[in-house]
Amino acid sequence: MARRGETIELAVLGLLHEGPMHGYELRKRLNLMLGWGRVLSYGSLYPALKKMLRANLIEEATVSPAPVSKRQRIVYEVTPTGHDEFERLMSEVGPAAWEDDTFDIRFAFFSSTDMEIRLRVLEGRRTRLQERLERVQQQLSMTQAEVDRYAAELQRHGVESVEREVRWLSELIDAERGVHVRDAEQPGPGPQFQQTTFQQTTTPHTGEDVRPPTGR
Amino acid sequence: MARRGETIELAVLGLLHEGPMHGYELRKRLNLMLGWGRVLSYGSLYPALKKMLRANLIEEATVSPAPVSKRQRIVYEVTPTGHDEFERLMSEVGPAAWEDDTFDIRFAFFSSTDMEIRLRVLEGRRTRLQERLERVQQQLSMTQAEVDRYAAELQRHGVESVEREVRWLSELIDAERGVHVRDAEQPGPGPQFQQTTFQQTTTPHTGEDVRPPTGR
DNA sequence: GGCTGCATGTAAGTCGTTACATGATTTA
DNA sequence: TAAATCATGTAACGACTTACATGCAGCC
Repeated sequence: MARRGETIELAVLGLLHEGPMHGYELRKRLNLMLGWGRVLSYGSLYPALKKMLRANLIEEATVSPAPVSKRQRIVYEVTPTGHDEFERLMSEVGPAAWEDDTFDIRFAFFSSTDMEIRLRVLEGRRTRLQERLERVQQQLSMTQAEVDRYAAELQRHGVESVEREVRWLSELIDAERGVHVRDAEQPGPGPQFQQTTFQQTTTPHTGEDVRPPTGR
Repeated sequence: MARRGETIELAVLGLLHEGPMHGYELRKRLNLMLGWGRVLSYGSLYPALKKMLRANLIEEATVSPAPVSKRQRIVYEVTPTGHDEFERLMSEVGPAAWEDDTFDIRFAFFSSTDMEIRLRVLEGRRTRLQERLERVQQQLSMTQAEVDRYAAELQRHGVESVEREVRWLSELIDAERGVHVRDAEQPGPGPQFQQTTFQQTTTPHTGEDVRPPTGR
């Protein structure tokens, strides 16, 4: 299970959990979230929406507040079936490549799941990264001969980045567990991940989020 | 120019600059270099090799040392045309997505090019990343309403990663320029990038390099 | 003698992008 | 009223993966 096409599906279902939306809007939001330059094309989004409609994962929203919606637009919302599928995709353990590709998306929609799933996703990713680090370091210790300067620097930088990512994941995992404990014991304003060093220049902001590069 | 298919081409040409190789070996090396989990399939490698052969970018090596090579293998080497193509691809300014995807490959083969190209690649990437950072920060300052906790953390982490990448690139650029100066003025052992903090457990190693995740 | 790994290749199918096509609506 | 942008969609094409097919060589 968990083929490639399901990435869009996961993203769409995740976004629709925030409220009904039409295709054009989904694309905009998705490009901001998963973006950093990459663009989801209409050519893949609209067919995906139709497919999800047929599969009864989403349905046309029964829009009460706007009787005369000016533009031609089709607003979708998640069905109960769609919600189940969302939870399945969020917790799905699939090919490593797929899990890599979807980590950011899953993470962005963590609020729509429960802690069990969150921990599974976080720990899964950490394990995978650690395994790769070990494999790389084994390779390093096995090989000899002179190293190309640039190749070595690239690889050094790569290892460092992954190690940093592992530490980040560990902090998140601790925070998750921390929530668990504190929720019962403390009345405080919930867990902070770490000091939010970079909470930006001006105003707080809405869901116009943007996604990081992660492990490229 | 600079379509997707050319990524393999670039990688193959780069590797063959280190010496003649056959397909199976290329695949192994490539998977280690570009890998961190991703695998280049035979289904794309072998056809690519044939295509490159037809385009006269590579040719079957005139193997002198092994008269009775035991196994069936086709060893390739770069032609002069191939070398030109390699230089073209190394310095090509294409779609941002393509440049992102190939940055690591280009970097890994920096030794086979000259400083002009190296600087162009490094500065090009730095510029692109900086532009994206600015765009993201503009978005942040434009939007209001409450942020989802996880989406915000993801985005914070993303920005931090990209900023780190930019700093890394800046160091590399300085080092490149440093080479330039020092080459003439100092007899020293060439430029160090930074302290090679992580130069590994045991032995130095050969080209069995591995590629970092970069910007995902 | 059989299993594992080396070595090359092809065919089918999937997935997604690019480009095209269409039309309404707001803004300058 | 012209341009930009909202909004949805389809058709053609390209690229890569998966699975299949084949055979030799070295090791136990």
